Amino acid sequence: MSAPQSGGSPDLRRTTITTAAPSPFDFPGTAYSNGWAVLEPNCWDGDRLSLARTERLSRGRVVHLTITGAGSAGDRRVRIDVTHEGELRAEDKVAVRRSVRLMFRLDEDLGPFHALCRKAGRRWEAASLGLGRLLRSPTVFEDAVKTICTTNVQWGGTKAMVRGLVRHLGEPGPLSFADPSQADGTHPNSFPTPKAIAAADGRTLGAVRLGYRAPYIRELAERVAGGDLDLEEFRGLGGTTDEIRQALLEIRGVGPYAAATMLMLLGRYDHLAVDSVYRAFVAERYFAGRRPSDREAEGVYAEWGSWKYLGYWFDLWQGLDERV
DNA sequence: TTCCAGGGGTAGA
DNA sequence: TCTACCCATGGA
Repeated sequence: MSAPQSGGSPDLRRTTITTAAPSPFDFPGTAYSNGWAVLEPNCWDGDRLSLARTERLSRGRVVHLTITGAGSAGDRRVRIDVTHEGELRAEDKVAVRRSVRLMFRLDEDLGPFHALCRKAGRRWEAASLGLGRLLRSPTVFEDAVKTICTTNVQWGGTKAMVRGLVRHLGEPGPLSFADPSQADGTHPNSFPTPKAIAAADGRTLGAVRLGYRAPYIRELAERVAGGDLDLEEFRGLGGTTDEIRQALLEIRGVGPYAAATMLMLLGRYDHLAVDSVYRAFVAERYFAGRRPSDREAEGVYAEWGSWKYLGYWFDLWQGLDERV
């Protein structure tokens, strides 16, 4: 299905494609699960329960995606409205589906985690009904850069840094040419490629205000763009978690917290990302306000085994819900 | 002004 | 392996 869109460029078209979701699957709970939904180029619409982003496909084509859950109960499909210029070819549709399936982890088996949630009881019960697929990016590179942007900074600072990268170094997509009145809040740029960040001049990168993280992110981009580091190979099943963790720790700017976050984004949940939020949360909930050592703090979720990260994550969010 | 955030790198013990 | 100090930036 492909039809010219009213307004904007006469060559601007919209194509709707779908992809199957596993069961159980909670679309809004997955899209708005870990903050990634509000880091550009992602844009979460809480009223329409849709996630939009401008996406640069592997062949270099830039399109705009609006992703929603199924329209009717029992229909476990994810709908993707693709706004594009000219014809959307079969290989482009394949690339779009692949990106969306990666973002929503539609091929990840969370059965063992959901079983643990049911066993753990009320506080984790909601997670067993289709949560746990924490949103990620279509590329490991984007996730790595965003993770570095979460270190030693408040969340508002993370959003500002990522916004700067997208606006200064991303590629304009089809909405750049659309009528601004049709804009859905999405910035029309894609997330920058490794090559774009590696090639950025000092003035442009300085404008992003990455602070001391700038040389880390530039080095990472240079290594990936130059073929020295293949982050995508971390998605493969080869290698133990410890081997991948070690490789992640060799990236400048990635320490224990960032490595654990990256492992989570890669679908490995056996390490906890111990940060100020984690320390404060477990201190309040499990140590009567006393600040435990990191070793003590990490022991809280030992019984979750290889699902520690998700066990903690839903404990944290349940704790926040209880305060509201 | 001072502190510190969804920490990490480095030097020195 | 552990500790102290430094690293840009911006919000509180």
